[in-house]
Formats: sequence, structure tokens, C-alpha cells
Amino acid sequence: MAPKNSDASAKKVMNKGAWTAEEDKKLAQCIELHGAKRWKTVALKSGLNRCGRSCRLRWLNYLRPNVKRGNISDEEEDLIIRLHKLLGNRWSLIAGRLPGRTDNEIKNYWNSHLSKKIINQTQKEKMPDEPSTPQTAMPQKNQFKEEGTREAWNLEAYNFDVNDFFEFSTEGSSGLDWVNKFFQFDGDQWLRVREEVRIV
DNA sequence: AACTAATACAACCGCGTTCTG
DNA sequence: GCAGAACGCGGTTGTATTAGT
Repeated sequence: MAPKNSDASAKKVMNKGAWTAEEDKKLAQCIELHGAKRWKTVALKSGLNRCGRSCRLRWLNYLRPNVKRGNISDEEEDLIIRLHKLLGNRWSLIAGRLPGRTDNEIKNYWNSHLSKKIINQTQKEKMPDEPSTPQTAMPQKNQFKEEGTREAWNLEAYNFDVNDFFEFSTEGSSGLDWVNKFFQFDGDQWLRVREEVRIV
């Protein structure tokens, strides 16, 4: 087990809080020289007095080329909703299917917009005296812990293993292409899954 | 105009996993 | 194979902004 908060264990007190334009510039220059790896080195070489993980987050979420900011389209929103229904709070996997979007942005968007939207939608659809039911049958994070590893996690509720069906490492194809192909699958299991996942 | 509540989002933290010597 | 360091992920918090009264 790793020591807790290894970056913060440094004696020196690190900068915290919002990044300034000057810091962004320094970080970008440093990454240009040293690459977006070895974040501790980047943090040291940049002279920013920021911890490595803070530099990594800033780079991945804001400074990295091709990062899209804001204006999540209806198509993207629909895709997020579908993927969340399939995958639960696996933001990095969801983000992996939305080119230019980051896990942090999707997570924030979900928490501030979509979760409420879906709750309202569910309430509208529900009969007034219908007993309340969980919004999703997806296992949550605690279940990963019980089973030992996140990656071994399977979707028992749907009788399939998500990792058998998705090639998450595939690069280049857009999320929308992928999801369209996915929903065209016509096996018996998928017919059931499609019923579960359909957002109307 | 002033205050309060709600919302949005950037950033931090804890913890599990992977990498490296 | 082991221990410590580094990384990556998801949950949570802090704060700026906007809306409502």
C-alpha cells in the first residue's frame, strides 16, 4: 500500500488553489521540454511549487491540446447518459468515448446537470403511488472493493462482462460511432440491455 | 442595492493500482 | 519478489458566479 498523500509529504508547503495564467504558461513550457510524464519531475522542473498530481490534473483537464471546454452538445449529453447507465460512475471510461472531454468535466456535468435532470425525468414517469425504486441497478464502488479489483468487475445485473464487449483501448473512432455500433448489436443479451439502456 | 440561496466548476484528497529499483 | 514511489480514478470540497427576494 502506498503512503498516503505522497506528493504532500514533501516538507515544503505547496501552492494550492486556482492556477494563474503565468503558472499555466510555465507548466505548458515545462511539459513541452520534458513531456507529460513523470509529474514529480515536471513539478520540480517547472519551478511552480505545485505538487505533481496538481500539475497532472491541470494539464489533463485544461492545458492539453484538443481539450474541449463547455458547450456539451445534445448528442454528447445523450451519450453520457447512456454510458452512465451502462458503466456507472466510471468517469474515465465514459470520457474515453467522448473525444476531447475529460473525466472531471463529465463528472461535474453529471453531478450538476444530468443527475437532477434524470431524477426529474424519473419522477415524471413514475405513477404517484408507485413505490420508489433505485434509479439504477448498477453495482457501485463498494462492490469493486468487495470483489478485490475494479477491472474484474462485471455487470451481473445484465449477465455480461463489460470488458469482454468493449475495446476501450480503441483510438480514433468517435464516441458516437462507437455507441451507434454498440446499439446495433442484435444478440439476445443486447436486446435486453438495449431495453434497459434506452433513454426516452 | 444588499443579502441569501442555488448553481457550476476547478481543484484537492484518499485510496487502489501500477511501476520501478 | 518486495517495498516504496508514482500514477490514476472517483468522491468531495471550496469558491466564484448567478438568480431570486
